[in-house]
Amino acid sequence: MLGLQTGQRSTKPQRELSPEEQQELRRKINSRERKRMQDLNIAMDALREVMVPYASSPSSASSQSHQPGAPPGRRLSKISTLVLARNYILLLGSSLQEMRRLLGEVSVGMGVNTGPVPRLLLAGGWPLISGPGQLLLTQESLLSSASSSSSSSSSSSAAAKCPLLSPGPMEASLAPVQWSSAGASGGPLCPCGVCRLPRFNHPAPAPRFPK
DNA sequence: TAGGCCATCTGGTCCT
DNA sequence: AGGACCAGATGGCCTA
Repeated sequence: MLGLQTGQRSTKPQRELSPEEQQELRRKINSRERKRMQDLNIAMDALREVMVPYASSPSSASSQSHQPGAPPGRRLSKISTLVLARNYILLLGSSLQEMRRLLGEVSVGMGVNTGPVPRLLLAGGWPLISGPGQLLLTQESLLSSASSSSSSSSSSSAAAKCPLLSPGPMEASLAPVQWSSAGASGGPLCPCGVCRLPRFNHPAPAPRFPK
């Protein structure tokens, strides 16, 4: 496995441990980390279950692609699950905004004071949802609808096709990642392989661990 | 066989 | 001090 990398050394003064103690400690730490990752995977599976069309199929299909438009039959990868979930959240946000807007129009048209959003909006009847946890969305429709909902007034740039691109005002505030079409036209695709868009730039994270 | 995805190990840092 | 969190490295499995 990995030893200490060159130039690295523990900053903690270590109490002398016998090899057995070190081994036991290492086992303990590894076990905790395994458990942590397993919990993370459980949460990821719960998220996958929401993406019904892709969550339950075995990996037996032979010609499945990892791309968003690929037919179902394969478990969503982690990155795909996260991107889809994000898009779905954005879509719900847009739907909510649109419904509020329509409600406002109806209220004005009827000369009724506009009150809080009716419970109707929260009690079901949501578009795209047929029951608890049951989405009627396909991965492709999610991606495309999120894109269209967020870019109804955007340009026809290639970026507009990306679910993570051209976010509207609301979505922009939710978009931690930024994309660029840097490079030649039809340049490098996003390395995530999910959105099929030009390269995206991870915002430089604040150096949490100055080294 | 190359590439994608994943689990696991490991060391460092932060938090309680 | 111990646990949680994070990121890098590694190796296995699977698919195109």
